[in-house]
Amino acid sequence: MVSMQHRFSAEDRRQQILEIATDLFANQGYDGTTTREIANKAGVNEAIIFRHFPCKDDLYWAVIDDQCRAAKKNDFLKEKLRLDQEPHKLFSELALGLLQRRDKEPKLSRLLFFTALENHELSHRFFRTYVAEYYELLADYIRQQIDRGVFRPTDPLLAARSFLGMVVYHGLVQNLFGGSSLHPFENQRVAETISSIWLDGVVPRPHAKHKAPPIRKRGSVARRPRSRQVGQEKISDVN
Amino acid sequence: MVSMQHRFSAEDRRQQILEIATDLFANQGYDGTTTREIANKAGVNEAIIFRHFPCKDDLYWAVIDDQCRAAKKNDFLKEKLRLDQEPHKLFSELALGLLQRRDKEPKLSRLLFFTALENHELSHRFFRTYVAEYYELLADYIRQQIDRGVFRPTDPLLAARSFLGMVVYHGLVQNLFGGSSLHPFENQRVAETISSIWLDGVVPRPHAKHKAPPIRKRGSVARRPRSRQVGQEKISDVN
DNA sequence: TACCATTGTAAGTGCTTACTTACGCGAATT
DNA sequence: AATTCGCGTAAGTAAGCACTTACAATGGTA
Repeated sequence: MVSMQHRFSAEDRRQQILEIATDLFANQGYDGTTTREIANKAGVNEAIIFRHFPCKDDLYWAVIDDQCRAAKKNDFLKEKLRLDQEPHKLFSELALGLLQRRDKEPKLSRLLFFTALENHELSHRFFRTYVAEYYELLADYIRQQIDRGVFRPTDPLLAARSFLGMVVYHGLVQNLFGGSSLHPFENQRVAETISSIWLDGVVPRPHAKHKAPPIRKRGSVARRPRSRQVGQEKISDVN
Repeated sequence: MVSMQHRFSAEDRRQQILEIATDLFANQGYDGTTTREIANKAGVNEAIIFRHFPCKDDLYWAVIDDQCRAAKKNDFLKEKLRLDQEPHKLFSELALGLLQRRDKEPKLSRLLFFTALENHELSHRFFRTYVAEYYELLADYIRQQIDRGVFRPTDPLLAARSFLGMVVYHGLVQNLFGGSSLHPFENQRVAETISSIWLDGVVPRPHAKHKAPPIRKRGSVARRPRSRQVGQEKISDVN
């Protein structure tokens, strides 16, 4: 042999392979990534991979499992969904948290989509065990708020899905379709705009939020900015 | 030769290959689909594929091009986005149209996602040339409504994206993650719920939409159903 | 120092991939 | 009836794939 500068311990090597594989799978999908590619990027022989993982499939699921575990660690939803919290603040923070996570860990969402597309049956299981909880909790919160009269009667599941849809879709467009390079948004602003639309809609209300100014007929020139006004800007490209 | 029951004309064969390839690419992605698989399903020799399409890449882009062309045919957005139309009706129909299209042609959305995930640079182009128009039009409509005072001041682009996000995400969950089998929704109901949330939010208003009942303080037991009430139902599974 | 479990490599294995070459056959034109 | 044009096939090719085997280098321990 020529030279072997550093020998990794088994678990260090395993971890390194896992991280490199995560990166590649997230960027190219399962079918688009070869074991040789992983080995090369790790700077080892291909055989090493199969020493640590019985086959490519097992490596893939190890990656997914690892990502899920990591994502579940910073699960901020449970403690935030409190009925005594002001809704606008709550949902802004919720949206912001989701957007920030997506920015920090774009791998997870890409992996999720790849899995969903490439592997039918397992994606359903994945979705059920991983995303299910979010819906349950959010829909439950909404149902309670409807019962209290704070939210108006509507389907809690569809309402929850709507909110998540706005947030997730935005992140999707920004990260997946390259919208972020064309039209960078501040997460904070996006979070606030989205949650204010979800809570109050786009049609103006005849009274302000907490103080009650004179009522006007809907459709009149109600130009007064509500809670937070964000400028209307030209769209140069779409994103 | 054994038997040659039917010979296709060149264009018929090309079309057949294109359709079969569309199906397979949509279900398994580019990397997950082999040319032999396509040939087998078409009942011809693999060489035939390369007679009609120079290489696999070209076949793939022919598929995408074909789908885009087909989707653009039933482009119902332009004539619908009229300022004189009642917003709730307009957006309900818009959402319904999108949901129905997704049900009828689940291939397109799967193809879109696969392309976006597997092929970075081309997905951006695809998104820009295909989805761009929608945003432009919708955001422009929203901007006009804001100027007229019918919508409240907010970022038109984010508002447009929010609306599309709710609709697209719902379809995504239903079709991609298997939500539809667990929790089937009527498109009509979904479309109306979504557009009513987008227009009016989830927080109740102190007055009804067109008639003006007595004003109540927000947060009181305003249980009267708004425009359309949809029942609140238990979530058995998540979707 | 001698041992030996462990981490590494080189060089394969058989199989599948996208794509090609050489040729057969059917039907419309002449 | 002969020719010709073009749709079709059989049987490849070289490269790439996941995965294996045989063996060498390493470093802690006796």
